[in-house]
Amino acid sequence: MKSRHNIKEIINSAVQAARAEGLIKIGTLPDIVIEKSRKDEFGDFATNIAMVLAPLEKRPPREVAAIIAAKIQDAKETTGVPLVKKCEVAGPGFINIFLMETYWLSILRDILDKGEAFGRSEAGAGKKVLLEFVSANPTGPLHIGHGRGAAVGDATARIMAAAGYAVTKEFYINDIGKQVLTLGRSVYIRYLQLLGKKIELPEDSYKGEYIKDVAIEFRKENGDNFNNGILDIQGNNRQIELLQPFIDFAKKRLLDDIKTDLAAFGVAFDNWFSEASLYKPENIVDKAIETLKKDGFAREEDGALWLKTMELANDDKDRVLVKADGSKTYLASDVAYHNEKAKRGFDILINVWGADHHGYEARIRAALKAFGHDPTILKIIFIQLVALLRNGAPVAMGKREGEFVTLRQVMDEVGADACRFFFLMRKADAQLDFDLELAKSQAPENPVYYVQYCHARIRSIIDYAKEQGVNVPADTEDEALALLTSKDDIDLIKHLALFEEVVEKSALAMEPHRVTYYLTELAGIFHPYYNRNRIVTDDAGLTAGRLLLCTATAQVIKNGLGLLGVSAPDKM
RNA sequence: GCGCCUGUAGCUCAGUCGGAUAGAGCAACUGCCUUCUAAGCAGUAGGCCACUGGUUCGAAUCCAGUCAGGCGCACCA
Repeated sequence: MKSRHNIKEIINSAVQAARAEGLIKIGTLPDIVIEKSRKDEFGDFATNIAMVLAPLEKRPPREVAAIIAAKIQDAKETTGVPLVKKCEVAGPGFINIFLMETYWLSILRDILDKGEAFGRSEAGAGKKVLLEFVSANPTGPLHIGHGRGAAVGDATARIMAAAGYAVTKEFYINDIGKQVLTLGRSVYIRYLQLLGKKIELPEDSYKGEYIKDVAIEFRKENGDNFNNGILDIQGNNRQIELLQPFIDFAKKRLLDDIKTDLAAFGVAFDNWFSEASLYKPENIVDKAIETLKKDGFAREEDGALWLKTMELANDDKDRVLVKADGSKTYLASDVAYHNEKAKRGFDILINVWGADHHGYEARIRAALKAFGHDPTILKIIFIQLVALLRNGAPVAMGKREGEFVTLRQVMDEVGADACRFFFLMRKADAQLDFDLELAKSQAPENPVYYVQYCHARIRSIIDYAKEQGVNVPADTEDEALALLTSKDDIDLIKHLALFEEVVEKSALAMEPHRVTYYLTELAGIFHPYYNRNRIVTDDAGLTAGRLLLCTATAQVIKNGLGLLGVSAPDKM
């Protein structure tokens, strides 16, 4: 049952009825807005249809509104139950529709019947979505920025799945190229240092403490006599071979750490796509480049091969695929990778990127276009920076080389739930202040606890009711619901009813923060409701009705938190 | 210089495919625990929606320009 759709039908048939009687002329219904009224005096729903029709009818908006409003008054639900209580013309020509309480009670019935399925829809029509996110280099632990990307990507996946999209979550592993070579060399140098060799870490090395840990583990497994000849750290092919065991060990070990952290964060990928697999066993990158050359989308200049991103995607300049020395750029892999993605038959490709990568968008779009794909299937969610605070003061990070706050550290301190919730409190493309003390605090100003507490509080009330020997037989539920007639009851139900639409819009816009806001609002309605209305009383009927309303509220909170990947504890 | 993002209450931010008197949380001030979880609630106060112009019955929302901040414009990844 979708409240809004019913209203649209009612308005539609009202217009048809008015036209049948020759009261208005317009044949097809233009795009109109039906919105939940912001104020009680504006009814439950409002529409601007009369103001849109007025110019076409060449009549004043209020006059058109009056005609349609009269027809809406007569509207009956398909079951024949009167649905509209009152219908008024207001302001410049709005039609405000007031619905019967029974309408809202039927929505509550629907929530209880659907249970954990409430909020799911077919809005996405089964479209296949590839959502690529995190994709951190396996050269170090995940930092706080990756954490936000993980939270946003995973929540987006859950929300889109709930809205009827077929979502595949993918992590692209940059497991070849210069950065893993640097990683292997860094570990190697640390290994030599462990053996007492006097050797300095070159400037462009990974300098974090974790590299030492990897070196220690390598030594534990391979002993002290593993390839202890000193390399010329400038690097050459022979040395890459010598480094290979260090590279392999380190990237596997660091990728395992990333997987462990993501699992602890509640993020599970369907697919781990290795960049190296684009080159072996089959060189897909070379094939892609050949195709681009053949089709005239790549050109040579200064000994390098350039992708014509200017003509393909209005880029500022063309971009290099193959360098003059014959080696390929990162873009070359990515071009081939995105071609593969599109060929795998997805309707929508979503990438979650740091906002500092926005210049890269045109290049990927250009590549898709060059390979004959529709470039508009690519959607990019840009993630802004996270400013880590403690009691309002910035936490020093990223200043000293190789030092940064890891996702693991923050998770260990504030917990995965608070961490995820905080990452989803703002729209992705807005900078986020993350206050560690606030996230940990067990106070109402901490939104995570505010929402979770709402769920726990309701579970506690239900437990209390059971202890008091209250039970609600299934065959008396509808009678009990009918007793929920107060403004407080109906207002709470109205907000619960919004959930389906919030999920749908959040999915279509790919904006998970909308769900976070919705839940904070819902908790902000329930807590005062609880404060004003005692649930368990001597009135058996009303107690039963309110317990059902509480049950539905807890269900919606739980469903919503589930979409964010945050738990809904029964006790706190 | 060019491009993208941002500019809304003291602070952090919702609201932006145009709608009625612009919202929330925090901070501030005033109150509420013999009562189902006070990890909560009630109330007060707080605004030239950066600025200027345009489109419209109607603009925080759309268009143009200006100002301010962030980011990007590698034969790096």
